[in-house]
Amino acid sequence: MTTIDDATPSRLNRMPSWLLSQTSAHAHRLLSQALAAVGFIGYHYRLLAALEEFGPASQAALGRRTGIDRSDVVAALNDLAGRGLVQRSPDPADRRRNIIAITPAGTEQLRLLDGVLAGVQDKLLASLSPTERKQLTRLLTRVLEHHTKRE
Amino acid sequence: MTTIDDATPSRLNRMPSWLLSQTSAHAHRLLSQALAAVGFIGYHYRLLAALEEFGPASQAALGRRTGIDRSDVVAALNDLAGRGLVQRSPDPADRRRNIIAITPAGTEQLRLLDGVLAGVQDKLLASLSPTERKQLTRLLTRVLEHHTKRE
DNA sequence: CGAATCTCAGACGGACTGAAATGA
DNA sequence: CTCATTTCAGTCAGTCTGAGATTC
Repeated sequence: MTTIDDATPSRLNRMPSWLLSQTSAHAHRLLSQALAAVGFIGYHYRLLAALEEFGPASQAALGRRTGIDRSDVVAALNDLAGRGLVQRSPDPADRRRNIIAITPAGTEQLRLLDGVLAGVQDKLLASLSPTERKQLTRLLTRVLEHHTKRE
Repeated sequence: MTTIDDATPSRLNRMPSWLLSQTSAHAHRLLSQALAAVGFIGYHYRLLAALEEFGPASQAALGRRTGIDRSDVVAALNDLAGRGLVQRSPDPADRRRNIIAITPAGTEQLRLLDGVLAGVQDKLLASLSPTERKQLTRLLTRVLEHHTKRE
């Protein structure tokens, strides 16, 4: 048998959970590659974004906001601090804590990464019109809200 | 600071790739739990589905169709064979191969799992109308086709 | 010979857990 | 004493790689 017919079972291709997992895997590939090309990983972007939007915060708070595990927050912030993109300083009001702040260089880098990420979205959704992209975003948001609300 | 405000950065919540990854993770959780409750894993369902749709096949072919790694196909088929849901027999025409076929008990079990999976989709998309569910499915399919086509 | 198949053992990176140290 | 934070080491499940035996 030399058949090279690797079609996916149609059951799967009609199943939203399967489509989501496939699409998400694809998005993840695009994103990792694009970030790796400029020397970053997803965690870096998420942390910088949280810092810019909410201002300085403790590592624990950052972990909660970005959904990154406490252990991984440590490692990613070590990287960012090493590059001068964030600054770690002890909280004078609670010496258990580090206060993490984004630096001007960090803000600048974040702008750059925003561009990279926008490029990824564009590549990912290349086959959809602007209206359809909005639609997809809206639907996904609705699905997500429904579930984050109840737990 | 007793702030317990764990909002996700709005940058992320507007990014399709992020929404996809969150939604997909949620779907995966629902699916794994639902299948585990009846003693199965995702691989089992995918393999049974491929067998029912395309008929008996070699393990390598099954791996290609379902996107399951060759090593994991071995393990999952061991499980299924142990439960009498598939049958392994050597291919008389090519003795490198096993031919895997779904058994009547396997077909029956697949029906049951179809029901479980349908329940998962329903729970996942509970917040969407039937029309919106179709829309989501269509959009995801479009995104996916665009990418599987070009590589 | 090269190419494909099945199988096992182990590797590999990502996510998470435990526990120690510090201090509120 | 209890609780939260930071950090490190180690675990864990899921996926993939390597290699051997076999057959085409």
